[in-house]
Amino acid sequence: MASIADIAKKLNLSNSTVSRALRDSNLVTKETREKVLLAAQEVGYEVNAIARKLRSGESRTIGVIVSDITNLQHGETITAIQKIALENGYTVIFGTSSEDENTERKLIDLLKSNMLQGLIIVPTWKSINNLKLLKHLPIVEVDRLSGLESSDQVLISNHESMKLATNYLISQGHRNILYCTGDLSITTFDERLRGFNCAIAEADSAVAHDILLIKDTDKLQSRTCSEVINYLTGKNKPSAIIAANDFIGEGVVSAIYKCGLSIPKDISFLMFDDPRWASFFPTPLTVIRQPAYQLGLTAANLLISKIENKHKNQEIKRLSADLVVRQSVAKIE
Amino acid sequence: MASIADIAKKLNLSNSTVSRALRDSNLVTKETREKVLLAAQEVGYEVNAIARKLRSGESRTIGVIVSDITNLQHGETITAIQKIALENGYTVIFGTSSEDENTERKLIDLLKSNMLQGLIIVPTWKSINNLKLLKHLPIVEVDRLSGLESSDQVLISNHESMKLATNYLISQGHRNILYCTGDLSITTFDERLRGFNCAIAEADSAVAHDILLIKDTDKLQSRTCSEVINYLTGKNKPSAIIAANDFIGEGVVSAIYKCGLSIPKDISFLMFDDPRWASFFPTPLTVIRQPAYQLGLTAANLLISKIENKHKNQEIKRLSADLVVRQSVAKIE
DNA sequence: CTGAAAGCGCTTACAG
DNA sequence: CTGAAAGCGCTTACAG
Repeated sequence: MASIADIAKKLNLSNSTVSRALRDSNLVTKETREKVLLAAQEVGYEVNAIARKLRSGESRTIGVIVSDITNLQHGETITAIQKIALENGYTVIFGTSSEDENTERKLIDLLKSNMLQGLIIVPTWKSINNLKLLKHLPIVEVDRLSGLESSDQVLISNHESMKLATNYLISQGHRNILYCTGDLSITTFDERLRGFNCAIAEADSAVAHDILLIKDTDKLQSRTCSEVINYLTGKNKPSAIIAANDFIGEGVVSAIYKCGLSIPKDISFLMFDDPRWASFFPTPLTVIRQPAYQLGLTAANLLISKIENKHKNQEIKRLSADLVVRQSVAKIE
Repeated sequence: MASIADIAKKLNLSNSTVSRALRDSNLVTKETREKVLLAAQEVGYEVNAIARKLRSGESRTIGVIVSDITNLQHGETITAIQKIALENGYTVIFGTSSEDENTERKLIDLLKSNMLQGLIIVPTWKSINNLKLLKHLPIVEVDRLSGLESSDQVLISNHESMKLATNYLISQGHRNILYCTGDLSITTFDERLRGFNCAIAEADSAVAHDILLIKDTDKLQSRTCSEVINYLTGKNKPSAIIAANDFIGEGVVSAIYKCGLSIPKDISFLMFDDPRWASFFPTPLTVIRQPAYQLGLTAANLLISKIENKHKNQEIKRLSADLVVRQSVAKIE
């Protein structure tokens, strides 16, 4: 590998000058710069980022940890983060915690030894202790919150969106709604449930409702499925079901089909999240769609501007998620 | 940040000794090591991997580039790679090319400046020029091939699996099959089509068949959908359709429902890939399931053993993908 | 505008 | 078994 020293020798210049010319410093004459750039081409010079990091103390490295890489949304978020990082000359070291705090801890140790300058994380509900290890560094939490107070945050307007969705069901005449949620220690679930409850409380007419809470993250789909079957075959069958995210939605849909019911004739269904399958199902589903890519763009820009001291105060951004009306909700007269 | 020098000063030892003790070298007495380890704890020492990389010339960093992170399979593969890397003390710098050669190129430049020691890649069909930039380094190609001859390769037995699947359709009495594939410059599609053709050629009875080729990677689903509708509404409607991957499968399923047909009563369907939705569809789908996680484990172990000189020769591994029979294929008498 | 020198935090021959 | 010294490839005060 050619180094700065090679170029310097070849051109009879000092390392300092070559280094400056390479980085486009204006402490160097135009002629020198051009000579250096040409020579760099000739010897096939490529900067050694490792050396630069060590010397300058700025690694230009950010960490990105998501709670679950097989969540399609996170894929989009990551793609967006990578785009911004690449544009700004940052290296991203990425990892998935798979909802496991020990894996997360290992990833954070690795990041520290690589001198990360900031972290974007979709935390698990146990992340806070891990994050405290980085307390002096800029952290952006995305999608969910760990409880860390100092972090910047980029979130979906869960409360408002779920309220909107619930109001839509009520406006279509539904007066008996089952709401299926995951563990409320995950902040997205908590916020969404509050939105649901708020809509019910503010409704003009009484709305019967029930909350199905599935605590176990592990087998979310299959547990949801068997529980929902009970509701569907019970005496007080709801007219509509809401799923608080797409994993839960998979379980609900599964239950509906297992019971031989059809959407929306026998039961209406509405889901938070818009995975691709939602639109090619026999009945295209009415959903709340999150701007996952936008989430990533925002988080990355926020982190980089924090690292480069372009803003100092804590920022909390809420992006709105839209209700996409398709055909899974029946109008009840 | 505490450094080796801090520990050395505190203990009145040389940097060399501390460094050796920290790395568990047997060039150091047990007592010294224990003293050093204790002091390290006390001052909160954490190794600076950057400095270590620069000095030792071994970055213990591997690159991982996938063609599309929103492909669920790749998520599983990445999770597996991360596991092995973490266990072996390697840092992984991950990126998604999103099927774009320029993005891929930028990622590779970034990896080079970070002194990567090896690369695991799901290439695009244009990757070969980018990969040649790394020709002296160990490269493992996963899932697809770029045409690079020197790389290690971890692949699915596409030919055999698709042949198996096609034979299954034939054994169920299907004699008019539509095969839907993406661009054949992607090696997986090419191999799968050959497997299909091979099964047709070897069949005992004549099997009418047609190949629907969708070249555009961009709108694979919607293009597939509209083309398949033509087949479904035409005079020579097939009795079964095969989709060469899940993206294409989405388009096929979409077309079937848009035509108001039901699976498998009106048409049988079989798909390569087993995304979660395949099993909770109204009719659970018969699919070929790929061992994506296993693919990642194998690739990571292969790369690391190559980096550490535990093997020298080129290795090509084919993992078998299984036919999972569910309910989307009818038996025709 | 250019250069000589120091140093980022490690590891590693070389000597003893 | 331990230490003194050099050096990985850069960048950055300091001088001129």
